Amino acid sequence: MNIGEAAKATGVSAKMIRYYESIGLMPKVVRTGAGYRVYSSNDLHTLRFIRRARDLGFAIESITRLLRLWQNRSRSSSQMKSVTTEHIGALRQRIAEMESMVRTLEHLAKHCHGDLRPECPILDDLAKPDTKAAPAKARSRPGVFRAVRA
Amino acid sequence: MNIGEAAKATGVSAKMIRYYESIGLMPKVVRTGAGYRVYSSNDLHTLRFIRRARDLGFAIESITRLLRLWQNRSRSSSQMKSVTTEHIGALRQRIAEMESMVRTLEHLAKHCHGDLRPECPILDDLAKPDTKAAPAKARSRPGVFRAVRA
DNA sequence: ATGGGGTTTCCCATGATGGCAGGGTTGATG
DNA sequence: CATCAACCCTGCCATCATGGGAAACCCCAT
Repeated sequence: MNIGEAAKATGVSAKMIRYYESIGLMPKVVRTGAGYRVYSSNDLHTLRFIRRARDLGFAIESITRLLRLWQNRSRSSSQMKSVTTEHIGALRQRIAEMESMVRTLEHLAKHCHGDLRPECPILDDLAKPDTKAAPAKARSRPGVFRAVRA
Repeated sequence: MNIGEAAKATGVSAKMIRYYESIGLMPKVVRTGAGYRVYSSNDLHTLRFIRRARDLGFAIESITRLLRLWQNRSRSSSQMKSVTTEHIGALRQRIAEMESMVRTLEHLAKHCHGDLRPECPILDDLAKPDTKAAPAKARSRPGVFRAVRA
């Protein structure tokens, strides 16, 4: 099975398959004499695993852990659960931040006439001369926010 | 006012101030003979505007539009409102996606014992042999998800 | 044997941000 | 006046996951 077929079969682009291999997320697969990658059904299984984890918003780093647990017969389900609940927590936090933005924006938009006049409370708010910076928030792991492969 | 003072006064890091200038979001400010940037209270006002817009999750591209409207006396509030509602829509969509992830993850985690045994429904789900790819979603503008400056 | 459609590697770009290095400036103190 | 710390400048690199493209190579069918 070529990389293109593997891509079609798993929903992971060839580009990403190579990338996952390059960063050690996927094991190096067998090559033909000419250097073409060859995928076994086992490899396809791993790729689908990765895709599903990405779809659930797991960062690559977490997927590395998930894969290790998957292949580790002496794992404990508590390890799986902790990776998962940690991720849920990160998602929830991010959702809360975004909901707070939405609330503010809606409040502002509600009071904006949306007509031909230039006055606009949204602008007034952004242009307020004295507001303090938002409280510093933890730098969020990007993986959490981009589970969506176009 | 030096860039460092401007940074303290506005909550935008010096690095970002230079960056905003380099991409044309901020106008080029006056320089001293030695090349130091000098910030007027007008410039500070603009920087605070930018920071607040970032805190609300607007992408740089949208902030460019917001700034133009701010400085355009013949703007209409409907233009402001449309930039805003568009942004609200993007946030809402992303929130919905993440909530869907959370729902799935919680469902899986709920059925995971979290003990010393290796069986885990989370793993079972990720390792399912036949699931289809998630429906293709619109590539999301990164700006929407990272309003949080550390 | 030729061509079209695979594949390989390598480099570049994204967006917003931080970090570092190497060099110039400024102001205060000895 | 010399020195030193604390600024500032530019430029480059890194992040994270992903796509795009080029140049070269390979495989198969006509």
